[in-house]
Amino acid sequence: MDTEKVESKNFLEVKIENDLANGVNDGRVLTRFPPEPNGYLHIGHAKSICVNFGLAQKFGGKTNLRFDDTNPVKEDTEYVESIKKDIKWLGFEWEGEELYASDYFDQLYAMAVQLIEKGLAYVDDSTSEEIAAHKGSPTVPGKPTPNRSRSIEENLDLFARMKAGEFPDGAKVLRAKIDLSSPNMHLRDPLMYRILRAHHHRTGDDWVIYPMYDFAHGQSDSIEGITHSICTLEFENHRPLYDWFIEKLEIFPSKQTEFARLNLNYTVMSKRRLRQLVEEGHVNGWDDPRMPTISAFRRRGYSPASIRNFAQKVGVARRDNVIDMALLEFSVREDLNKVSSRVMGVLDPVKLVITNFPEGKEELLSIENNPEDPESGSREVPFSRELYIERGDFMEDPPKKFFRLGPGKNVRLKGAYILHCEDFSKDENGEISEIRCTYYEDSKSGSDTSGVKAKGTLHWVSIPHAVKVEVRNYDRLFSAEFPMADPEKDFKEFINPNSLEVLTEVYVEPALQSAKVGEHYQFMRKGYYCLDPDATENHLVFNRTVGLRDSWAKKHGKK
RNA sequence: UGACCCAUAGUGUAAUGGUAACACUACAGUUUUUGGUACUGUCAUUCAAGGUUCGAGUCCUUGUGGGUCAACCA
Repeated sequence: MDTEKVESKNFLEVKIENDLANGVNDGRVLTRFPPEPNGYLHIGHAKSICVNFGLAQKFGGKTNLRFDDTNPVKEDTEYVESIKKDIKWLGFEWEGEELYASDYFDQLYAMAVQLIEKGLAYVDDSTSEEIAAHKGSPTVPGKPTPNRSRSIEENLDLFARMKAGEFPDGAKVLRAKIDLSSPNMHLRDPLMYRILRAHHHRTGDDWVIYPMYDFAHGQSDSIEGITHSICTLEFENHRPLYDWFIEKLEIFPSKQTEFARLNLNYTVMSKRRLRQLVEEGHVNGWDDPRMPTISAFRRRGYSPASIRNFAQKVGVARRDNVIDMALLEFSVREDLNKVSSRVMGVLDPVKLVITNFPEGKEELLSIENNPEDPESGSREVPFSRELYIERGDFMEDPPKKFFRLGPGKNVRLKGAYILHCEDFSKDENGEISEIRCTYYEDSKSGSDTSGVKAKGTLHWVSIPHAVKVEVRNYDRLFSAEFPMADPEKDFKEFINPNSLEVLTEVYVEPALQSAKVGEHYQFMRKGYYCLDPDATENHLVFNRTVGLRDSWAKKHGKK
């Protein structure tokens, strides 16, 4: 064939390819993923991880993991550990040991001194209000504070004394001397260091001054020899400053390139708001399966591959975007469909008796584990006279195209026999309490000689063999597509009150007794489920990862 | 009223200046011992107006709309 499929490249790949072609950095590619350890990673970070590690993989490079820990008041080792775990779980390996911006505090300090010596930085005693006032606004140029003209000697002395702890928190800052009338606010003498007495998760109380993001990030990149420093669009206006420090310091020229961050509908993505949901108890922790964090997706049963595929499908560009949750759900179904064992579990049970099946008789039926994977083999499922089926699979007075059970109707039990519904009884509340059927003995799955037709197939569980478990069905956390859209309202007003449905009366086939955390199952006709870490041997708990597509329910407006 | 960035189906991402493609969603069908999966079909002339060109989604100009920036956060 003369038409080969050309894999389309995103702008970052094109850029790196050009760099490689032009011999930039001698063909070396080193990216980095630089989280601040102040919270758990979310699906947006997952995209960034896939982009950074993926780019390096594609071009024979490496990726550093560097914690951007320059603000001790927010950071903690708890987050460091969770972040490392999440990256590994996603299937990526960083180069060598993890790195920390705090490892460079000495070098950063020396760089600041260099800039002071060059007359490019000064100590300012102004309060933060005064500094803000002197900065002007985007349309009004700033004015110098009185300290801007201090001598190099005085600045050197003052900065050393800042470091030595001679001044109280907030009393002085070190600022770069750039351009107070720049149209780019970030160039109006940005802060480089502030005085902060807080315990740092790694350097303890060694320092009382800490570098700001802008003075730490680019130089950290440079120190590590990062070739492509890829970040999100909101840092775009920082780039001239990133370049300015590198140029004035005459250090390795890492280059920053920005891409659009991921947004998802029906959720919120900022760490601040996620933290609020956790701290105010709207969810049960950072890994509550309704959260958009990586740890939550893991607990909910998403596979690493499904998230990597999702990141791939989402693409990389420079325009703001909101990805449809449906794409994430598609990605996980697509992957789980291939790898999940099919099992039977009845979520809303109703008793069914096969009146012509001998009492006390038990039959073991062989049922394939996964029709999508012939290698997966089969398992034996016990069958008997009394079964549970799904309450919703029976209707007293079914509509025309209801392919399930109703008085006088035939239906196939998955992997078993065809039943004929004889009658049923109700309890005092008018609820169906028992369905009575007969079975066609010669209709056994795989050796059906009955000639009987059945339109539908139901899942079932043998009552004497059933294992009673708890099931947690999750729905989207927010009922509004854009919880942040209305500036008049708090996003928490849009929390979906029905985002968690706990079912305690669920019966599953005995094979599930040996289910393990991290395994994926498809509860046939229902959805993908996985064992929750809360489970104990005597009390199994299953999380719904995602439901199956259900064109019947969709068409009939049911839930 | 400043600087920078962005604008292609409902959503997202493509398209050396040469017939607008792919995926998701939605809808309609085929297959099916999961109303699942798989498969088929349907759905945009690229924000607007000018300009350059034989030819513009792509280049230029001007608008319009949106985003980011005035934290001792990252």
